[in-house]
Amino acid sequence: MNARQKTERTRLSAEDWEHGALELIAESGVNALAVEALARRLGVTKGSFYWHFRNREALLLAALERWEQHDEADVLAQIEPIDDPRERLREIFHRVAREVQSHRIYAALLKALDHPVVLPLMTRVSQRRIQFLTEAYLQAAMPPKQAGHRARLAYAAFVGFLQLNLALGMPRLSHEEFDAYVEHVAETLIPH
Amino acid sequence: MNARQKTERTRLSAEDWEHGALELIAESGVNALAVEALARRLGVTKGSFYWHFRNREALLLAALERWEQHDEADVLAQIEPIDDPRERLREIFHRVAREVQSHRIYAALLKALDHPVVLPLMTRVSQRRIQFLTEAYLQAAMPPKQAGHRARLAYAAFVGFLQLNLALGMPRLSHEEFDAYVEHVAETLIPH
DNA sequence: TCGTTACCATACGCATGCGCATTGACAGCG
DNA sequence: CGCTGTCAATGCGCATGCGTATGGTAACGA
Repeated sequence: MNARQKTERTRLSAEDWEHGALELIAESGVNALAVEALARRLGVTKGSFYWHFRNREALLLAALERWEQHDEADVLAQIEPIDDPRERLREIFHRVAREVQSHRIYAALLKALDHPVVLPLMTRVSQRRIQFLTEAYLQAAMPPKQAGHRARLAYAAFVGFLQLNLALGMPRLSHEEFDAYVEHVAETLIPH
Repeated sequence: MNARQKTERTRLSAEDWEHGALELIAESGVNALAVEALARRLGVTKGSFYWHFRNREALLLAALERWEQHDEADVLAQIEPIDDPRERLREIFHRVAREVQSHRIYAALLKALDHPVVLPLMTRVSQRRIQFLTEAYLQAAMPPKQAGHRARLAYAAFVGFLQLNLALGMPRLSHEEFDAYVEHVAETLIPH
């Protein structure tokens, strides 16, 4: 009577648990990822969980590695095809501004940098992205040292932007003002 | 025999608890602020705590308000006397870069923006700081709308810089490289 | 000197959350 | 038809952390 009222459930796989974990993280942060809470969400109890994973930490690690390889990877893949480096940089800024939702997991991980599982992952991801930005600036004919610094600055602005937007509702800008802001950022951070 | 091995302790006041709370937050974040842990740190038990405060939340609120009124306030006070707006902006950037430690509480609060006590405080603080930056840019002869956008950008860069520095050990830059980076930021974000 | 106040200790109840052990359900295959 | 491996439910022990109750003690004023 009271079973399977969700979307016609069958059995669960480790992958199902990982997806559920990522959803939970995106919604409520890393701390909210609790075994029993997630089990309730999936319509089972934690007896199931400990068949698939050694412990909570193992789930977190598996979920984050999945995120790194999928979601994270195709962010860059979508932008790489653009040839003109300046145009590519502009596209990055506009994309980041528009698709704030897709960065919710990243923002949640930023708040959990003290966690031993999260730290090395975020170190990798951040270094990769800064590296990507650096190369874009280099291709835009910026001298090497300056390119590195500018990439760091742009990335810091991105991270801060996420914080101020997702957590704080900081901007409180109208649509037009927001577009003008993004345009200003592009003007300021992309060489002419 | 086992009592009072710390610095000759007498009785504690509410203020002592608030200071201890801020230290804990700076070291290990808002979540680490636990009543019993802090009591151990202060060499007493929680029996003392619940005499001074109604509950954990009340301590957090009191501690953060203390921080807002003291530490936070004189950050601006130190910079305000500088007359030339461009010079003032440069001083802000260099100060922020040099005195990273003093921003540890701010960085810890950034990670706890989902907490109902932290959110309104950080909203106030951030708006005040952005406002301050906006006025500095205005005084530097920047047109109004542009000044607002630039202030937002600079502040986002500041927030991201804190995250990447304190939590991640991102930069891993030598002293000279670091100075060059800060100089680059000033060059990029301050009008000529 | 005696009582009051301010501060602290001890002990408990309660909730949450992890991890483990045991048992049960069910499918596929021989 | 029954065995075996896979997945899930139940229940327990343990730890942590909040909040409360109650009792103790040192300091200070009257």
